[in-house]
Amino acid sequence: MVQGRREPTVSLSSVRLFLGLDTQGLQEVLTWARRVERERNQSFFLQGEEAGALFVIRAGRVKVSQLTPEGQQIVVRYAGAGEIFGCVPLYGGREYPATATAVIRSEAWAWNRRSLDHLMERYPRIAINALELLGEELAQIRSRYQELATERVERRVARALVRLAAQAGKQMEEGVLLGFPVSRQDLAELTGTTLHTVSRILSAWEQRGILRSGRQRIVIVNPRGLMSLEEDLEPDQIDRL
Amino acid sequence: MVQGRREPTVSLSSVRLFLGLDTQGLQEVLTWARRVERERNQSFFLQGEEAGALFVIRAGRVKVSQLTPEGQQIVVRYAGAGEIFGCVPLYGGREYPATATAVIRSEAWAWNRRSLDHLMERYPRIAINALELLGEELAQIRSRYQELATERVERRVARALVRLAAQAGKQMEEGVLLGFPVSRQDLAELTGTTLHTVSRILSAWEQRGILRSGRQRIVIVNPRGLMSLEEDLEPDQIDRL
DNA sequence: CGGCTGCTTGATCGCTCTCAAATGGGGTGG
DNA sequence: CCACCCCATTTGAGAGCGATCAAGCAGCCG
Repeated sequence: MVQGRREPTVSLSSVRLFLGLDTQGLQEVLTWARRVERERNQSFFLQGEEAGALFVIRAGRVKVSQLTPEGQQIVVRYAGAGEIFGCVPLYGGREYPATATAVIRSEAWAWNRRSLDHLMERYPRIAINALELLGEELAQIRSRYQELATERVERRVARALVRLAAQAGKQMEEGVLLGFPVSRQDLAELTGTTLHTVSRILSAWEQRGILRSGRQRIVIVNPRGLMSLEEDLEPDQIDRL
Repeated sequence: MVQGRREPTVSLSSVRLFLGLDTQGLQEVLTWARRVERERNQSFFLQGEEAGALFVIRAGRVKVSQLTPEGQQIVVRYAGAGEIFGCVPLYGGREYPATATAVIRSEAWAWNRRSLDHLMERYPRIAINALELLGEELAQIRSRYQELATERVERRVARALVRLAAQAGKQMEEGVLLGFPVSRQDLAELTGTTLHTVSRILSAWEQRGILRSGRQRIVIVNPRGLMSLEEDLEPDQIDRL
């Protein structure tokens, strides 16, 4: 079992979207919020649904994925506690362009469009914060776009693992364990390749002692080894950094 | 020569970032603006420079591109009159993550970070509009990311041409002419491939009567033919739409 | 008119996808 | 508690898309 205990929960005051609000403001924000819970593999919303609400994760992990007209899936991102998803209502979109699924049992706050407009008008700081968050999202996806356009599969998978470890890695004695289930298929959809290729790559890394993996479970034994794959440097060069 | 006459110029009131401001507001916005002009192939700013200002295009066409550490280039987007670029100051970024180059002679307004903060505080509507613009940008790049991850080169090039034509196509007798110079290399950097592959694809299309092309010049003779390549439909199926 | 820059085209290589089949871990139901 | 089945994973073989390498060509500007 991946987690026996309950995932840590964040409080509204530590959510970046509401940074800078005073206690009273946070109180009002909370008043307008709806609480939502989803078990593992349940969805918060589906691609194509009317974009009714913005979500902030209170606890857990949410996968945002898109389905192409041809039926291929890609993973847009994994969001964790304190992060937002379903941000369509922030700007004028009508439908969700993606599906949001709980990867482990997750809780979130949700604000519908009306509440959101009201809150942003009353606390412009929220709009500013949202701008910042969208900006970072944009930078992130552009950087991944660039990698997809210019780099080989192996390096993209290495980067994906390093990012996932940074986001949700748990230090164990054997190494850094990814804190939520990630299948080969997930990694493939995250990096624009096939599960077969990912499987081969992970097998090779396992043989080289870089990581150990099982069913939807990955432990990075040698992070430096992974990073050297990102950079085309030998491990000893990394050490000198 | 591609254009003998001057490119059309937009007024501040038709810029989406300032939608909803009254005359006085627009006047004030204009007061804080700096005017910038660039000849063809000159840059507005370079990747890595301190992100001093936000730009809005008054006339012309601007290419936003990124250079990888390995020296490969990708084109993030082409922006036209009324659109914004260099939007880093809107959120908290320190450096420009990309380079902005005038593809044809271009004019822009620029606002430095201080002016921008001042204006957004005084006219929160600007922040809301910015949110909307960033949201659309995000949707656009995600869709391109998805295409890059799941589609073949030929289709990606077809999509790129259709988009460019929609953005800046000029109806001529022979077909739709792209209104600014686009090289094979540019198309390659826009679609994540090489200029060789683009060249082969365009040659094939020219033979099939879909387009005609020359040095940095493309005329789409049969738009339906192109669109059928996007959809994996035969041209007659497109006709029935 | 010359040179530079962008374009074309051939040949080859190899990364990655595709197709196929077998394996095994783990959860579930009896 | 055990057996079964599902689904994630592994691994092999082969094909092919598209990159890479290598010349040669042709507009266009100065």
